[in-house]
Amino acid sequence: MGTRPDTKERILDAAELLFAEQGFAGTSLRAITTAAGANLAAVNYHFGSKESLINAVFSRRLEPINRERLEWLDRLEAAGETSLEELLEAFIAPPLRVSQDPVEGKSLLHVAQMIGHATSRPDSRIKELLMHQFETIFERFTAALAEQLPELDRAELLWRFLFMLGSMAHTMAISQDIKRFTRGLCEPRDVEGLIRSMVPFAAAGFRAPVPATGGDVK
Amino acid sequence: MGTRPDTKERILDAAELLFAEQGFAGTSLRAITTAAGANLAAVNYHFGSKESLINAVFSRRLEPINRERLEWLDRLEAAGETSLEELLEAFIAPPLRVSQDPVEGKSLLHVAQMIGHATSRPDSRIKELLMHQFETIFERFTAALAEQLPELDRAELLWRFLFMLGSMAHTMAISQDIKRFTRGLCEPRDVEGLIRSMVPFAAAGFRAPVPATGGDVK
DNA sequence: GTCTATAGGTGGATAGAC
DNA sequence: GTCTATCCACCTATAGAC
Repeated sequence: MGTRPDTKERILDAAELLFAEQGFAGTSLRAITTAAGANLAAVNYHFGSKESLINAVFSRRLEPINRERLEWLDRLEAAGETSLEELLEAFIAPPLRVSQDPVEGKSLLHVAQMIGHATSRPDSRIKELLMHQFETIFERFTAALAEQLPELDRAELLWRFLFMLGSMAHTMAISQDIKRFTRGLCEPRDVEGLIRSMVPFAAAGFRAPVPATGGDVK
Repeated sequence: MGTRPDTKERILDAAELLFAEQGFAGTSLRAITTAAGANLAAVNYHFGSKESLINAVFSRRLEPINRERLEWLDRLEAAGETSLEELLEAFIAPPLRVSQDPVEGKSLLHVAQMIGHATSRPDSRIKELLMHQFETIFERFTAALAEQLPELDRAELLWRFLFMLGSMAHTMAISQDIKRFTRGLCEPRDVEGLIRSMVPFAAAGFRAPVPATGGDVK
């Protein structure tokens, strides 16, 4: 029988769930420590402040995923020949595959919702931390994509990367509601099927003809 | 010289801005009424509660946009012949064009951020209200898209619609940070350019070959 | 490390005068 | 319709015993 996680980890677990459900401002340290079966003062003992706790919750989940993305990209680049689809899968699949894991699965959903909370705030220092977590990923993958799509304007490539990011982020953030919203037709728990849908969609988008930049009018 | 908006409208304006910036839980009625130059008790007098105020803030902005989308779709369907690109523009352009308006522009950004806040919460009644606002839009546009793409599996079409929704929602929600994040290469204030990027991206995604549904493996 | 107790502040909502 | 004043629940953070 598994030993009970220590207080610090139980606090991280409870905080992750509650931040995802109710946002950062909407979640009190009392609610966290109560859910964790810990004492109210334990948060400030282990993490120092509420904001540091938020940082710790993010890092615990995002670091392994981004590490896997980079390792995958390294392997593709080391192999020499690659394809747009493979690059996109290296970016898209790691977080989605985590979401399939029966233990870690819900955790990633929570992170997606937390990202939703954080990115919705214009000022937040939390968003700064998040953008920093993604900086290396962003550089490496946009460079690799540019190599696959040499004729594509740099700004247009970045736009399309942002569109793909949005598709991913939004799909993960609302995954709980997708089945109901589509009357059962879309099953977000079928992660491999979702990857097989998202990668071709994004690849086709990246390969779309560059729009004319002239005047309006058809 | 324009007369000063009345208290009720000033409260709506201030609430919209603050909810967008700080979320619902993070925004106090005190902050709202102070920013609006109104009395604290005015919120409960005019709206009854904080939640009713949130509903009013959403409806004021979303109703005209969704009305315009439906009118545009009506015109396309009345004209008979149409294209995938035209359908997507009827869906994508109205909210983005509003964001260009010097007066209403910021308002829509705020709504996008509020939608980010609301969709990040699994339980919230606010999300229910939002999904209800979009129900008719969703039915009408997915039906029209299905007619344009008769060979496309229904579930696959819905997935792609969700991906497009995510691209839009995310782009609008983070539009403030896009210029900095892309080192000036992407300019979200160039709305017509953004539409000329997003519509072909989404159209190509919708037209992508249907992925094989068989086993894994390459 | 974990607890109790509490300080010091802010939250939503309302009563009642004008 | 707008104000002041106030209730009371809840918040973060800390002090200090064990």
